[in-house]
Amino acid sequence: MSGAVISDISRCLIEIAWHLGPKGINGECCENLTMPEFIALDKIFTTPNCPVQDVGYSLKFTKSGATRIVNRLEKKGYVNKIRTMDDARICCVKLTKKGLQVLESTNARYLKQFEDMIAGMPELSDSHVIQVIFAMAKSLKNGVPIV
Amino acid sequence: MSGAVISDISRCLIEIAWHLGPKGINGECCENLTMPEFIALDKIFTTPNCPVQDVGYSLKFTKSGATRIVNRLEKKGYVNKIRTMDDARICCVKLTKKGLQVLESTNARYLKQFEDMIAGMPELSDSHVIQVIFAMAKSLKNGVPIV
DNA sequence: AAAAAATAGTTGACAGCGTCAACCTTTTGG
DNA sequence: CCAAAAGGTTGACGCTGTCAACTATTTTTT
Repeated sequence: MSGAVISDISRCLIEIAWHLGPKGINGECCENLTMPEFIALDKIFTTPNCPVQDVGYSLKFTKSGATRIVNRLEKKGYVNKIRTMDDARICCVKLTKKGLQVLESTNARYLKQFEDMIAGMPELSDSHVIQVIFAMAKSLKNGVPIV
Repeated sequence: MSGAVISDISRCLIEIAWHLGPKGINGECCENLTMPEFIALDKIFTTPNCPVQDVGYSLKFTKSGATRIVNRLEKKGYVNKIRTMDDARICCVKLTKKGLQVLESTNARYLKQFEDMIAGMPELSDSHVIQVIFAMAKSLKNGVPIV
């Protein structure tokens, strides 16, 4: 760590984002899943009767991008689209069995990375690190606090 | 946080990567810089007489991809390519004044995000969080420890 | 009840980005 | 001196997400 212009904190944040993110393992989350696809899959898993747009919201994609990523997941066999009977405009996206499996193995992959990371920082207690990770995720998700 | 398949830790890691990363602010790091471009710029800044390939190494890109990203930065006016006199194969990439400026403002942007994040987690002490962030970055960078 | 506006989703055209493979140039090593 | 290695570039390509226009259903206005 050095350099007057970029602070160490910035560099660390980028390092973390880069390794945890798109270039973490080898450009893929797991199997043939990109990171946005994984996030989409998780969103679909946790949202009952998930409309296509909701996927877009959680990824900060346009609705067009949402359609595209859902279609891609459908082509891969991880997801099904079903029109609702209450409102024929809405497409409910549902996980397939295969989709659930891939979600499971991706989870395992992330846990592995977490364990490797923890193993590389023996000077700190695990619970300690976990506490900070939870707080960071929560704070980042909530965004800038409403003033 | 809920859901039996994806563990909370995995979800947190992804949350962190996603917000710190490509979709953090609005798809850009700062100005008109993508995240890889910013990493490249920092690499160029910290490496004296930086060859094009070195940029590729730090991004895990092919040498072709390295050429492309350096060219893009050159077109934006952040960087210059100069052939070495010792070895005419090598292109030294150097930051321009404009490149330095953009690096500075991007740094400010990351610090801001860090401060916002910290503000959203008042239950933990700042130094505490910083310690964990440094350790995480270091551990992730070093990769799986050599057994 | 009819017209207007809003909502959900899709699609064609497009641009950005990184890879692959082939290629040029310069250096190195036998 | 020639073959191999190394640094870099380029054309073709595929993947991704956006934009704008469009269809099809509600919902709201009047």
